[in-house]
Amino acid sequence: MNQKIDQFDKKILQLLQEDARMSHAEIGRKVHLSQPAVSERIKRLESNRVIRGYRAEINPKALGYDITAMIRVSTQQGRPYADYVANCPEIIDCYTVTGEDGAVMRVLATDVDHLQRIINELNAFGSTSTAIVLTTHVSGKSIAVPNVD
Amino acid sequence: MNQKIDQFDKKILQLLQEDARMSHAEIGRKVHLSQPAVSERIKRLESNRVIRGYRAEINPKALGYDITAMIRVSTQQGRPYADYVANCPEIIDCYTVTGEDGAVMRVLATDVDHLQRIINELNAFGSTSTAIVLTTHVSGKSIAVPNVD
DNA sequence: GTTGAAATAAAAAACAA
DNA sequence: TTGTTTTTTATTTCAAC
Repeated sequence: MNQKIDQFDKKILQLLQEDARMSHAEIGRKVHLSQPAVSERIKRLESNRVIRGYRAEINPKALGYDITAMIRVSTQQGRPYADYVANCPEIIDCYTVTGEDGAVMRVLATDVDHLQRIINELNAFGSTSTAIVLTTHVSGKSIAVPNVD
Repeated sequence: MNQKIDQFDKKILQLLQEDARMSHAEIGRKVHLSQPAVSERIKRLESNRVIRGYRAEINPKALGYDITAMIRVSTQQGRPYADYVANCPEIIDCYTVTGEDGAVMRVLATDVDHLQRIINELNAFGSTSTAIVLTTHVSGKSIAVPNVD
């Protein structure tokens, strides 16, 4: 099940993180491998769950989401929130973390009224602390593969 | 530059967020549109920057990153961190937010020593507060397109 | 928006190191 | 096992409508 990631895999993963729709032939040209060899390696990386999937990255503003917020929820002895989070379309990321804040979430809202409604819902799970995102410096940066030299 | 997103675009964006490598012909079958019509719409969504790009989603654990942490940095009157953040491979997400925490970051580390080194570096920009991620409930959930009915 | 032809890419097969 | 080239199938691009 586990595999060792060699320099070819490392480069392939870098390229697919930058452009998931790059053709296997073009990847092959860049890494100096034939198209079937690249396809074979990608298939193995997929079945080993090194590659989890391929996602189009959408601009939230273009869809009317003018506000991104980070909401921390102190969830100690609160009711379970996993199902709620999974089904709430505004919650894009949600992590259970150590410390007094049980959960950290990234949410999208169309306007402040919308954000208020989301916060009201989340208050059912614990006290919340909301910070509005002013600048997104990086979001979903490519993961660097540790050196295998 | 701006465009109205109709029900076809909405479905196309949903499908590409789930699987960015789905063929345009298959998308066409699902939305009941010809393949060139789908390609045309996708090209428009790309050039209007509704679609920002296509990314392979990589499993950090598979690459040796056993720890994910949320680090908050109180950066008031601190030195600028945008360049550092852009070039630090362990910082995957970084947001400047309102409130006393100037910045919220998601970082990957191979082990606690590695995490400690990252925190030490970040302390140059302000006092830090670190919470280790115990569970990732959702990360990069598909953005729902608001109704256009 | 559609169909249909040409170019390109992916998958399958046969085989070499 | 991991790679190569060749062949077949699928997809994308580019007309013309």
